[in-house]
Amino acid sequence: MTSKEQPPERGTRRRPTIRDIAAEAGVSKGLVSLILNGNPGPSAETTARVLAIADRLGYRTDRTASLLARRRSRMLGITVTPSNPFHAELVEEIQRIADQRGYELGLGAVTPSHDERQAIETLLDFRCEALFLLGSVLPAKELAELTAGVPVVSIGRSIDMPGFDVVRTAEDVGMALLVDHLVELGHRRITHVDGGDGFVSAERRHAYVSAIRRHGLSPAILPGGETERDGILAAETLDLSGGVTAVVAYNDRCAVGVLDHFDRARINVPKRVSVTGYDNSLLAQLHRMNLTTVSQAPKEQARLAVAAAIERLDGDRTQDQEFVLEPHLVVRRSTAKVPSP
Amino acid sequence: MTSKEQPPERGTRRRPTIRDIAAEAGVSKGLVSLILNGNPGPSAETTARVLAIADRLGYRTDRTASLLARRRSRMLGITVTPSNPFHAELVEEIQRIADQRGYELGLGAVTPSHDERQAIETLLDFRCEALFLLGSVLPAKELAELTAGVPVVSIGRSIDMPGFDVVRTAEDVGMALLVDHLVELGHRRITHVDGGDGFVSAERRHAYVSAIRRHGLSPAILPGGETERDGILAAETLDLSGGVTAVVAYNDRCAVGVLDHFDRARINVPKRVSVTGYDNSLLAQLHRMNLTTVSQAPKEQARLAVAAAIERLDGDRTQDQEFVLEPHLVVRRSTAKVPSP
DNA sequence: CAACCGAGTTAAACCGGTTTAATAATGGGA
DNA sequence: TCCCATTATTAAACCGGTTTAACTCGGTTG
Repeated sequence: MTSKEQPPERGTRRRPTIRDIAAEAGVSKGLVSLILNGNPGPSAETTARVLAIADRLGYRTDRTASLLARRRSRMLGITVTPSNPFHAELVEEIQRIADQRGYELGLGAVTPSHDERQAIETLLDFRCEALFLLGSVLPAKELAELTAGVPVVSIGRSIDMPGFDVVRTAEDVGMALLVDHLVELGHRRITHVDGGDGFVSAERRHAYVSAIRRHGLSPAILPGGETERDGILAAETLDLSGGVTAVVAYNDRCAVGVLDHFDRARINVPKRVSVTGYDNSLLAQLHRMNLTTVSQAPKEQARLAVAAAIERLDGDRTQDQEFVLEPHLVVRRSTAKVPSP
Repeated sequence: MTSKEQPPERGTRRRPTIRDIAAEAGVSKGLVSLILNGNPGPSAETTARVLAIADRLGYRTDRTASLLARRRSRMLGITVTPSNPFHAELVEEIQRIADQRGYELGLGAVTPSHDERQAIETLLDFRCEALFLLGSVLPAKELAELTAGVPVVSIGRSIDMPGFDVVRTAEDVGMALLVDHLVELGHRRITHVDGGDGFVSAERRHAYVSAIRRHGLSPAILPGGETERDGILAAETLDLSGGVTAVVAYNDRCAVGVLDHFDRARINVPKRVSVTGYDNSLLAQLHRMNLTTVSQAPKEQARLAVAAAIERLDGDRTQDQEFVLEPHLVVRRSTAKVPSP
């Protein structure tokens, strides 16, 4: 008796379809569809009856079928590195704006074991109508064929391919701001811990070299990466006895790694050596880090990126766009005047 | 001429379907489907020919249609707070294991403007076959009706509902470890900055009270939250002149916020006051934070969670499971002997 | 009184695959 | 030579919706 009254096994119960509703209401499934989508036509009476039945049956429209029938999914996709706080900021903002604009957002995780390509494939499988790529590292050609037919907005990295929009900040300006700031403080031996072999990393590395040269100084580059761990490893190979007084790290996470090593090695920052980051992420803002860094206006980037995607989808733009925002320097306590020898 | 040779407009070109391949190869679409899915039957010759054509046309199977036709999606969904480093760790691990097991993973973002309910709905719309909820805050009843028919694994929070599995650590043990540690160091006035009104927060708050009482001390609780900002705000309202010598924060992020305030207020940690976190996230491990905290064995939780989901999907388990792991204390430098008065 | 009308509804095609029963082609054994 | 097994392939139903042309019917209108 008891067992008979229990609801059917979870996960076993067939979910009600539009056909069930139609049968129950004694109308055609086409009409039910019209009603559920709020189309004009059906009478008020029928509408009320059908909606009541739908509600009673706990009907949820099957998005899969719906997607197949319409051509739209109203779904946007974004690749994210979960551990990256700057990505987190961008995602929060993009999510907010996508909500406003009536789009859904799905995230594809890029992790050490799950690369960008896999993340993009998952998102495409979701039938995302447009993709946002955060700090994409795949070759442009590969991206082009992977995402064929889908508008892409690359955030942070410039991609010159038809169908790709770009939202980024001027890396050369950002790096110049940092280098100029350090030079003004008297630093002459400034080392760059780069971000590995990504495109953004290459841009910043190049911008660093230009800025350093402009001051008549000589560049010095240490291979690094995007994570705290990379920063630690790079800093361990750094020999301060050579006269280096400042480190410009690829991003905040990397800079935090550099700080971490210096802390353990009892090397005072900023008295003995100055350190800078990039992104002005939450990490940099913490008083314990207090990192001089560059702000990339994530909200503005998010807004432009979503707008660009939607213009392609709902508007009729086919021309590629590239937005280049001006980054700005945020001076904190991780940089100081060069120590007197 | 030039324009004529250009590939069709991106985003405009119709993607090739199984029917196109069938036409090209002069076979039926059913056969193409069999071949693409590696079913036995088709001859080696036809197989090779069809695959070659598929490749040349750049065919990608339309997951939407595929999902509709089969009943399976092999897609798992997880709700995540992007800015939470502990979530990031879990996601990386779950992604890795899901990959191994042949499942895809889609993430739904929970942000200040996009709540858990919305994230779950998006994931369900994706036709996820099972859901992982990280630190879910929705009422159990709401969850039950929202996810009707889909197995759910709640990570971190206990949920006693049919169809829900749970993977968590023993919050009471974790909090007791922290409180015991502090008491051993001589602390008598230990304040808890809680995590707001989530379920996990309630568990920890309760565990804190029990542990404190067990030592014959009196509990003191400050409303907090899950983020650094919450920690800062809570710490600002804390009056140390009342004799408080230790703060047990809800999690690492909150603890970092507390540290941040103390730093700004020039209150030495741990000399004047000890601070503890929870999660043993990357943040806590940084030398600058050096946070005494509790490790929650994220890898083990990830493994169990994925296993639980897949057992429901591919196996035949219908019995609910609850795994409770033992957390362990990680002592670092944010805690020290109580200062002599 | 026939033609027309519009509101409400339906039937049927379609989206792009998967799956299975039925069919065609091939070869072997009696 | 005929029949039966195999093997390769096809046709058709189906998944759960959306969309549109066509239909019904009571009520004008000329």
